[in-house]
Amino acid sequence: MKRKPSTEATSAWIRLMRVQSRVLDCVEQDLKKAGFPPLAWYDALLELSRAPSGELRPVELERQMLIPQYSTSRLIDRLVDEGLAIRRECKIDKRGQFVEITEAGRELQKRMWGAYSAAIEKYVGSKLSDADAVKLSGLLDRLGCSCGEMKLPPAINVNETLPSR
Amino acid sequence: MKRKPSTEATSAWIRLMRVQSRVLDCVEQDLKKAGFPPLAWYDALLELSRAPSGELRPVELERQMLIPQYSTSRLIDRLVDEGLAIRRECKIDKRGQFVEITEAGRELQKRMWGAYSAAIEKYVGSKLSDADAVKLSGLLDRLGCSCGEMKLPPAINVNETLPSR
DNA sequence: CCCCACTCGATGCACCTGCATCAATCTTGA
DNA sequence: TCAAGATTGATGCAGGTGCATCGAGTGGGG
Repeated sequence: MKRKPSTEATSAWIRLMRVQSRVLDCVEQDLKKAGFPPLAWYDALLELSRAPSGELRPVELERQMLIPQYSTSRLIDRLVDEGLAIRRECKIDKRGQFVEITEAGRELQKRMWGAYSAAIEKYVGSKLSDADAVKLSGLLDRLGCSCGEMKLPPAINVNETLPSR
Repeated sequence: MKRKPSTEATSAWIRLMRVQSRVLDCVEQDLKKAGFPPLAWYDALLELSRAPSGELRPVELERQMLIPQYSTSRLIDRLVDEGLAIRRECKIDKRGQFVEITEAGRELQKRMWGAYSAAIEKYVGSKLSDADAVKLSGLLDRLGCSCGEMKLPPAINVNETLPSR
């Protein structure tokens, strides 16, 4: 029950922590320097923009983004404050609501993708061949699945979390 | 200057973000459930315990842990509050100080390693063969180096960031 | 010797997060 | 049909983080 990890596993763990925090930091920094809001805003805007009619229930958004409920709630607050989304009442379930992306929201999402994709290329793409990127993805997937419980229909949604071009 | 990332790179990026936050979450959760403080405390206690005489300048700690200065300062506050470390004045440089780990600190670090290593095994070790762990480390290293600037003498320190057994 | 630039560490502020809990509404099942 | 329980979303509070800035101390050039 308490087998110790191999030094190989431990070393992989350390690198996973250090490298992602480093790379994430770099990307967020680039976005910020370009005058854009945090990545979480982008993710939310993207999910909204891809929803059939540009609107989602907060609960959906929460599940897509894998962030806690209160976090979603406040993220939506901020988007609404900035005019990037609006809340709509949900007629079929009066507890709930819909969040709809605005034109400004769609536009910001697109502009952010320019800076965001450049950063991904700079900090990831340019360091790895496509083949190696695939290997890395594969290894990471083995860690990710069933950490807690899987909420997403396995791999497909994850693949589309960012526009592919 | 603005080449777009390949879909392979993008997909690796997404997995890197999602998987590490998931795995980190699981590990932190396990530690918390076992009644332990956050991982950052462990890291700091470990660095201190490994220092020649159990003490370090805050600046050193900061560089080892790759966290900002104010963050180090407040982390030390908390350790001191809990009696896990004490501040000592630094006679040669009166701006500075030394932080020394206490017996309680050393003991906590050891007890945490029990839970921590178990979590690493559970969420990483058991999902990957040693060979794959090595591959993963290798791929991650390619991303990590020279994201900003390298501050550590390349690989060796990183390897020893955790006790090896 | 002294001044200026730098390093070290602390801290006020704004904001963000996690946790617990709330009210409102929906659903279930007896 | 109605009460018990589940679900949706908001929020008060405590604590953590980033940013800017500060005061103390050092050290090197003139």
